[in-house]
Amino acid sequence: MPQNTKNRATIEDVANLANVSTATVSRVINKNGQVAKKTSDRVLEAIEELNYTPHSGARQMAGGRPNLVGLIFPAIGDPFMSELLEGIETKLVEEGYDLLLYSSQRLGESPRFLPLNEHNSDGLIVFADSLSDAELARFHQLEFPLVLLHQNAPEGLDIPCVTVENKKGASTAVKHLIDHGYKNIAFLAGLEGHEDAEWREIGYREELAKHNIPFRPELVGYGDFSAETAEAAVENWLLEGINIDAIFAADDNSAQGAMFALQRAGKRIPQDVAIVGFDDITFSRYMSPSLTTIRMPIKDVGRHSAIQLIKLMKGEKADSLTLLPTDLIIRDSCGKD
Amino acid sequence: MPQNTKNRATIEDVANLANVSTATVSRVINKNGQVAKKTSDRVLEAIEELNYTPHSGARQMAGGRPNLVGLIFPAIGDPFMSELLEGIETKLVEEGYDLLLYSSQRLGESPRFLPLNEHNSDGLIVFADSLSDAELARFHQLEFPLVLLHQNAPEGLDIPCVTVENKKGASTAVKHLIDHGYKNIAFLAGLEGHEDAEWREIGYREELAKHNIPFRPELVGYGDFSAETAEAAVENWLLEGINIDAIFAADDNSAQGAMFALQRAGKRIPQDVAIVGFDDITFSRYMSPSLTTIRMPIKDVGRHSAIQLIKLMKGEKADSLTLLPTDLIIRDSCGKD
DNA sequence: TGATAGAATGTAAGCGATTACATTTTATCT
DNA sequence: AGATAAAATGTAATCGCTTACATTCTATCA
Repeated sequence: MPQNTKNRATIEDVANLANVSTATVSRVINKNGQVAKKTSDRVLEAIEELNYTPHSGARQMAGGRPNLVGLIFPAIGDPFMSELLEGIETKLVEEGYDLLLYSSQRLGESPRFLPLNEHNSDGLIVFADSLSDAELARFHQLEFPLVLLHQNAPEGLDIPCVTVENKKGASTAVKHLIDHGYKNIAFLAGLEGHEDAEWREIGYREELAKHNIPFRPELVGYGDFSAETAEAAVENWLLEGINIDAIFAADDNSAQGAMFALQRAGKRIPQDVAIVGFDDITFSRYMSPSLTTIRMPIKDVGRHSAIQLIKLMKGEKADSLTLLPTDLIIRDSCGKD
Repeated sequence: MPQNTKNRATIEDVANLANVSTATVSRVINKNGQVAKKTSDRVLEAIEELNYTPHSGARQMAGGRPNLVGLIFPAIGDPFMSELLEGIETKLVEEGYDLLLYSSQRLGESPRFLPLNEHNSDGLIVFADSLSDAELARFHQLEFPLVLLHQNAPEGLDIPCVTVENKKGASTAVKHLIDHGYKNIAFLAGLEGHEDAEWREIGYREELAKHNIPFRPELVGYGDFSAETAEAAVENWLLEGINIDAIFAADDNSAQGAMFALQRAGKRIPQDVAIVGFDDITFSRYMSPSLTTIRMPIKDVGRHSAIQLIKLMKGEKADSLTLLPTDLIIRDSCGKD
């Protein structure tokens, strides 16, 4: 039997049971307007009794804003998703918003309507590449509050973006290696076309250039931010006998994969090959040797995206780019300081 | 300015522009009823032109089911959240449902109304401990489709539950250690009160008993499923000079922390202390030594929870308990086979 | 060509809340 | 006690959509 069509108490049922009008019930629910304590108690009791919960759809229609923001993210098992969430949610809750998440595993596949949109949320935070440009354009045209995470706005759309100093972080990492005397520095690039990865590559190349070290394309390995693909890339270098004395990985997962492949091939880290990663995931500290890496202030990224979105939702202007600083965390994998 | 109150096209705007009635527009949107191709095209055009998206709240009110299921989970950065999601979503999408997520970081703190409820979703999947018993009872009383993940239903509530064979997995792990001749087997219990952890502890104790090895409370260390707390627990054992030749960790994070502490103290793994974990997170393979552990079919857990929920949503009866099998993955940390 | 079935479209009643405005009750002051 | 302001409550319009039912086309057939 269709469960949902019956038995659900409405505001009217509550009103009847409590012997008041629906308006009064609405007032006690929303704590606006004046209601006598006695009446209010009676209403609350009726709500309890009937197991009543307001119908959000109806509320929205009746004019109230949903007080809800949506976060749309790809299904990539980002190890920092939960920190990001924490940053976003903390700020949002402070301001009285709820947060709903939609993971767009198979974007584009089913061109249905998004379950999170301008009607049921006050704003959207969109993680890198989880929405098509067309969709972004639609929202933008609607002047619907939107913030992009780890992704710059497509050409011509003025949508605020929050991310970390990818380029600078990469430069720092590479500089650190160069300062230690390494010259043959390979780069594990992560996912091709991913914005974070691209900026990190730019940082890598610029820093090389700054020190007059020629860029060698064969020293760049692509993958997908996973240990497996990095492992394969490193094995390939080893196989081809390419001379490498250091690796800068665009993410810690890849760094881990690289370590694994190197150690299996009998290379010592950092004596034979030094490694620096990017992200500082929880595990970096526990790798052996522990991984020198670039830490990103993920929680801050979350918080700032919420801050920008809130501005937008209040009708204020938001900063079109928020760049959060990264930190070099020196551990053992890069050779002692 | 309040962005959301204006400029949003309604079905009526579309109808006007396309020169048809709202009923017709509704028909083309929902692909039910008959509409002439020519008309339909005109409507689609108007939708495009106006950037129109239906108001989900209004749709629900007007009777259509939302075709949406909600997943409620705690903020714990479960390393397998993304796999779980994949399992759930894949199945759900097959059946034409959308999935919306709500992370209940600070449950109980703000006793507001859940943003996911019987009005805007057809069913809910609830991850361990993310809803209060009272809330569960409310849904249950409403006969609202509900499936619990990694958590048994509270006393008296008949809510289907999907989880893995925690006890059996733990037994297997411990048996493996015992079979290798280890006698002083410590247990890193993870979070006290967590159901998974509890079942794993029961498995540990039963297996000990089965081999006539007395259970020693001082060999159980509690933590919170994190490497840090496990590290501390192990350090404590070391400090107290407790004799341990193997550790069974209720999760891989803890196993990692344990390894770290042991190695820092100069112990060799597995020669001095063997370790077996639980979960088989991505990193287990990359630890050094690589971690022997119990693998859980996370994706299947997700898929089965979706399957059970779908039954419920169709008004069929669901299995009150689905127990998915675990696997022993033998690597290096437990001593060679 | 007129009748008729089926396709295409339209009309209008609800769905469950909120809220401006109207009304009644209560409290306060002279 | 009577007037009056403030508090408490009620009335009813409204939000955007779906859908049962009514109506109008269109094509086909005798």
